Amino acid sequence: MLAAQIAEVELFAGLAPAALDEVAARARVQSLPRGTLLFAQGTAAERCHVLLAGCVRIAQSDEDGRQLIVRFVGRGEMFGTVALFTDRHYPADAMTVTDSVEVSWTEARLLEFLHRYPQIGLNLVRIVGARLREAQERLGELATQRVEQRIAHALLRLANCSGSAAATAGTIDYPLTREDIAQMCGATLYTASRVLKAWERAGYVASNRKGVRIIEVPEIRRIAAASAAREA
Amino acid sequence: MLAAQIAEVELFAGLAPAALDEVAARARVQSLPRGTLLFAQGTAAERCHVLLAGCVRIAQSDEDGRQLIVRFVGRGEMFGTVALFTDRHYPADAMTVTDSVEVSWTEARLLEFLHRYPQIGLNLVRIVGARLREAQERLGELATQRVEQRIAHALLRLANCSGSAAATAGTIDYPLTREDIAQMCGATLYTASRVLKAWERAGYVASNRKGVRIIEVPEIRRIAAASAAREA
DNA sequence: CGAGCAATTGAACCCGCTCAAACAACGTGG
DNA sequence: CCACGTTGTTTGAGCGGGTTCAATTGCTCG
Repeated sequence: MLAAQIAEVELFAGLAPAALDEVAARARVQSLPRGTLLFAQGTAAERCHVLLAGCVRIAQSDEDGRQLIVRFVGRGEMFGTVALFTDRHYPADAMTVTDSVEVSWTEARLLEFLHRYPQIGLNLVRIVGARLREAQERLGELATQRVEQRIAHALLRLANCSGSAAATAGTIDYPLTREDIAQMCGATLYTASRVLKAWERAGYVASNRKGVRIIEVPEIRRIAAASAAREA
Repeated sequence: MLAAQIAEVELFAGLAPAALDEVAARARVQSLPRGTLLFAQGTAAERCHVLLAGCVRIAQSDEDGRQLIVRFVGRGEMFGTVALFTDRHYPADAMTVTDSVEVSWTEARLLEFLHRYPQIGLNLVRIVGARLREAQERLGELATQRVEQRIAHALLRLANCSGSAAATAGTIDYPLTREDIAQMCGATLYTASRVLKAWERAGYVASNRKGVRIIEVPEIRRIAAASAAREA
């Protein structure tokens, strides 16, 4: 049932069952094969999107064609919605990276919900605030750390074990190329390849065409946190 | 009158005069000399701040002590508020860079206002969304552009003429050191100095201890947009 | 099994960093 | 009002991390 799935979406956290039913009733659901472009950078933003299954890559490209991967959207996450509140144009492309299921609502509907259920507004601020925080964290990394550390951070974030949770292994279970990794941390695919290969040789990570596994999370954490000082 | 000044604050845009009066009545106002630390990175976030006059530098430092300037807060801008909705700890330091006047409200009061005047919630989403957008823009720059271009972008942003507005000159009228510039765009103060000096020699900008003036905005824009391709 | 995409590896180069030192602009107090 | 300390700026020389370009190898899937 759709409402049950929507209940797990952070954007709609704390809503009463009746409200969830209403939200669900107004949704448009789409199944999308891998490689589908959901929206393109620069086009008019018209809908609020939530991913129910699969994985979507959000990537921004500048005038020279160089790309930056803003983030990967996972199950239950909202995307493409901030544009509705700013300049009404998507700042990036969204493309499915595996077969996916998406739900969306028109802007008018979202505003109606926001008005009727103020909790959604708070959720929205919390979500966008958390993203702003993460973006600023990345800015700090990009400005001060070296490539190796940035890649380590990127992997930890993707595997959801960047928190202090003492996870001993993390998995990224969707295709992630060296180029993807490079475009997430401002490096070239060559450098990313060299770093990853070195880690594989050391037994810290394993990767194939289906995803990446972090075997030695503590080791990767150590690299991520490694101060500029060289180590023994 | 305080309410009149608060009426110009984006966070409270669209509020009725009575509401503005109430908001003003609950505010705490502080005059702060230059160099005052308003809050420190890592400490508990308790208030929503708005700057009425002056200038505040928001800077984040990592474990190695390297700093990233997140932004400069100007008149009428909100700051230190997102933390209330995320992990309740300031992610950066805030320090006045000129003599300033700040108003603030407790978190409880802000939530009360949010509940009573839903417009504030929408404003908040719009403001935070715009900042997220800017942060992502900077991420793209940091990841793909070279120092010269990043400095150009930083100056244009600070002088509020990064938009397509055909401004012919821009001014930053607060002390801005080469180190500040460097810390905004992930460079060293030495590189920033060399670039700025070169621009001064070319007559594109002028700077002293009181601020920076962009004399040839189009020229700086050209540098900012310069594709990787070398020019004649 | 072969076509095509992704990954690996090598060699050379260069942008921006690091370190070091001199220099200019202030504000302050004698 | 000048001497001085402080703070910010400029400039040089040398190095190195990461890029660029080019070529090869290795998966996968049709």
